[in-house]
Amino acid sequence: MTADILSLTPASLHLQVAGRLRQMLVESRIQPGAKLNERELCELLKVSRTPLREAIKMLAAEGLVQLLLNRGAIAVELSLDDVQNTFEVMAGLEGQSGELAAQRITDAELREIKALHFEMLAAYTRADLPAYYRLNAAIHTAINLAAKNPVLAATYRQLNAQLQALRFRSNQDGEKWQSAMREHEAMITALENRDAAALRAVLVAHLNNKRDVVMAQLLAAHTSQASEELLQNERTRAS
Amino acid sequence: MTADILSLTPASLHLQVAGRLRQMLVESRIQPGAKLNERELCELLKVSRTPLREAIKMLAAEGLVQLLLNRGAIAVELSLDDVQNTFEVMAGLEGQSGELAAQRITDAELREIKALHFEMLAAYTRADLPAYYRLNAAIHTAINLAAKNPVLAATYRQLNAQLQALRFRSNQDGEKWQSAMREHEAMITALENRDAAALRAVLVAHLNNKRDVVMAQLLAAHTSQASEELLQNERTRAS
DNA sequence: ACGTCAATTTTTGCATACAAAAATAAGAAG
DNA sequence: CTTCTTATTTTTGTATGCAAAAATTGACGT
Repeated sequence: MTADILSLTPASLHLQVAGRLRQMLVESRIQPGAKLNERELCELLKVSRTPLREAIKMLAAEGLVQLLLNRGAIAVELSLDDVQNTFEVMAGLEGQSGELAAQRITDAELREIKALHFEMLAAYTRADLPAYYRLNAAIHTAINLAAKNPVLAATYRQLNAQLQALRFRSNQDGEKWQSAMREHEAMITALENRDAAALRAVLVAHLNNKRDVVMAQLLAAHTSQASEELLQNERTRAS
Repeated sequence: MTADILSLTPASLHLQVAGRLRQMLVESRIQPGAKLNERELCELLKVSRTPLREAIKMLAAEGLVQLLLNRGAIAVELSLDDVQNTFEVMAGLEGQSGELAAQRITDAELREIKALHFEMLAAYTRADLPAYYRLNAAIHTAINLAAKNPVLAATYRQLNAQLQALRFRSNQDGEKWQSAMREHEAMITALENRDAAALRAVLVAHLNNKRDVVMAQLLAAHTSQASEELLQNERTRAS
C-alpha cells in the first residue's frame, strides 16, 4: 500500500531521498559514525545536492544523523547510555500503548492479532527467525494501531528507527526466544481480558528483555573492540 | 544561555533560521494553517532560499509545519483529536519522567525544585501569571532533568512544542489555578518521599487538567468560529 | 451577475555556481 | 624520521538561475 502511494503520487525528490537514506541508515548500510559524503550520495541516488541536503536535514531532525558545523553529517553513533535511555522511553511508550490498546481494541483487531500470533507460533516452531521478526513487528504494530493514538505510534516509530540497526543484528539465543514466546502468550491473554495493567506489564517486560539482549551484545562488541585496539597499539609499539 | 551559544558559536544559517521559525510558530506569530511564503521569509530573515528551505524541512520533521507537494509548507493545524492524542502521549511521558525523577533525584536537585516551588507560590500569591508560567515550566524542566534521561526530555520537548502555541493562550481561571497549586504541593511531597507512583499520578493528573482547560478553550473557539461562519453565510445570502 | 477558461504572474522545486572552510598532500626544518 | 608549515584539493554552506507547477487575473460567454 505504501508502494501504491509512492508510485501513484511521486513525492518530492527530497522525500524520496529521505526515505532511501533512512532505510540505508536503519539497515546499517551506512555505518554509525560514517560520514555522509554529499558528492557520493548524489551520484548514488542520482539527484543534485539540493534535495539531498534537504533530506539530510530532515533525518537530522529525526535523530538519525548528526550535523557537524561545516563538516556535514554523520550517521548517529549511539552511546551505551543513549541506547539504554532510548529503550527506557520506548518501554514507557510501549506500556502506554498496551494500556490503551487493552481499553480500545475492537473484536476484529483482536482476532487479527491472534491470527498473527498463531503465525508467529508457526515461525517459532520452524525456527524461522526472519518470519518471526516480521510477525513480531507486525503484532507490535497492530497493538499500536489498536491503541488508536497516531501520535503515540509516530513517536514510538521515530525512536524505534534509531535502534532498528541494533535490533536488526541482535540475535537472541534459544532460551530468550522461548521466554519471548511466553510473553507473547501473556499479551494475547491480557488483550482478551482487556486487562490494561497486565498488558502494560507484559510489554514493558518484553521490551526490557530485548534491551538486555541488545545491551549484552553491544557490551561484548564494545569490549572486543577495545581489546582489538589494545592489540593494535602493541603491534605499533613493537614495530 | 541560549543567547550565549548562538553568539559564541555562530551556528549554520539553516539552524539559526530553524530556531527563529520555531519560535515564531510556537508563539503563533505564524498562525496555524498559514502558508510559509519563501520570498517573504527570506526578506524577513535576510537569508537566501536555500538555508530557509533546509530549515523548513527540519521543522517538517519535527511536526511543526506540514509540507504540501508543490505548494510549499503551512504551519500545522492540529485537529481536536490531534491535541487530545498529543496530550495523552505527553501525560505518559511526564508520568514516566516523574517516576524516574523520584528514583534518581539528588538532594541538591530537590532543594532547587523546592526553591522554585516557593518562588511559584510567591507568583501565585501576587497573581503574577507570567511569572507563574515561567516558574511552572522551570519546575517541569527541572523534574525532567532529575529523571536523568535526555532522550525522554527531548521527546517531551518535541511534543510540547506542538502544543506550546495552545498552552500559551489558554488562561486557566482562578479555581483551576488553585487546584494546580495543590497539585504542585503534592509533587514536592512525592519527590521528598521518593514516591515514584505518587509523583507519576500527580503529574499525569496535572497534565490531564491542563488538557481539559486547553480542550475546553479550543472547543469554545471552535464553536464560536462555526457560529461566525453561519452568520457570515446569512449575510451573504441576504445581500 | 455568475461561472469558465485562457493568459499572466507568482511560487515552488531542483540544478548549478561561487565562496569559505576543512581535509589532504607536499615540502622544509629540526 | 618526525613535525610543523604551507599549498592544493576536496567538501561544505550559501546564493542564484531556470523550469515546472500553482495561483491569480481578466476576458468571454452564458
